[in-house]
Amino acid sequence: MTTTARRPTRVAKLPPRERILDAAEELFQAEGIARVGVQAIAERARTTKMAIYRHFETKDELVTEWLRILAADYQAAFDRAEADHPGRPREQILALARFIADGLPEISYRGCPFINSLAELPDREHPARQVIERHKALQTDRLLGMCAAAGLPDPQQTTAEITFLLEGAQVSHQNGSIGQVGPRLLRMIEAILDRR
Amino acid sequence: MTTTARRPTRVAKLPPRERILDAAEELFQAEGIARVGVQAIAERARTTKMAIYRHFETKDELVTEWLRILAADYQAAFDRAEADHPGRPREQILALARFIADGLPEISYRGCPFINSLAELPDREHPARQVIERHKALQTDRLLGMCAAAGLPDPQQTTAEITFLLEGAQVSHQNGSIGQVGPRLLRMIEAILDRR
DNA sequence: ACCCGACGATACCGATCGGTATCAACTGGG
DNA sequence: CCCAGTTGATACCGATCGGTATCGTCGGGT
Repeated sequence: MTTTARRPTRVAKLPPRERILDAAEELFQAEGIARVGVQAIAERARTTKMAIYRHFETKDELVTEWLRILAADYQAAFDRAEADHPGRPREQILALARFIADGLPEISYRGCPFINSLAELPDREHPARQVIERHKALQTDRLLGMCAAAGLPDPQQTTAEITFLLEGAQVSHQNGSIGQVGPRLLRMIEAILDRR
Repeated sequence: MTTTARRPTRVAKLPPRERILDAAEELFQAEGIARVGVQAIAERARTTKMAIYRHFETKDELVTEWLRILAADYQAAFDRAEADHPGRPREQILALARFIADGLPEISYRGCPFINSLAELPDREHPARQVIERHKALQTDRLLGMCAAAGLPDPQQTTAEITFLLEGAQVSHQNGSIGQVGPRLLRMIEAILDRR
């Protein structure tokens, strides 16, 4: 809710909070949560540690906010899939698969940030972990709705199958055990949508 | 600290190196690599930090050795699947899927150690990471051989599909987005083996 | 009985971590 | 123009980390 201070000094400089979240996003994705110190985030955000603690109570809260934003981005992909193909759940599901497949080159060998973050958050009461689990549960619900609307047989089982494939594709792409992950994933999803 | 004396080992105490590896296995699986200190491993192994450094040059080497042993365990599951169902590749693949499905309750909300460790090892040159990638590549090769031997159509694509499902099942079980993961996974694998 | 290597215990090192205190410089709104 | 609030810079704290040094003890071969 901070105002849009749109008067940069020389170069377009975002407000500190945005720069911090951007820097955190890049570093957490590239190196993981635990390996990235608050000092390193401050330097990449061209600010100081103190500025970070003015906007976030703890590092854990910064992590949580990062994942909240990331989850919102993924939910936005769901929204877009529904908006782009209204009333055509098969196209919606395929658009989601394409969203994942297209994102593979970007995450490259570092994999899905949600999966990675879960590995670093063994505490089930950790707020960041709850953000991830809530997001995944919501994603399952929406996918289930699409499968049911598409008239696919056994929507629960089909939802599980699509979810496994999407998650597994990202993992296999990360560890390099499978080549051509994107095209292969799309072929599998299409095959699921074609059987009825 | 709940030390949970789960096994008093009334019989002769194992040699220090075994106790260290056992302790490391439990702690790394439960809390991840970075969050577990060498001191904590020593305490659970009922020894000292010095003893650990007498058997392992660094903590990274201990991590690597743990993953080497774990990878060997998984390869042993492949061996067992082949030995138990000689000349019947479909049964072999199904046995592997059962092996993964049966392991789900044990890993529970902490997920697959390979996937988790990969998240904590962003350095591609890290020896532990190379152990994982080599293991996954080998696993893909053996699965590909089974698919080809089973006469499944497009063995490469089928291998990718089975791999995605196995990995994705573990991830989804970890984040709790899908229920009844084990039975669902087995149904999917059976469906793949039945289509020809 | 001897001895040598392995083991246990403890204290310590430098580095780094998350988080805080303090104060100067700047900036925009009244 | 002026002041209040935000920001930047630096120094610091206690805790914990991976790793080392030291020394006393123990046990099993020969």
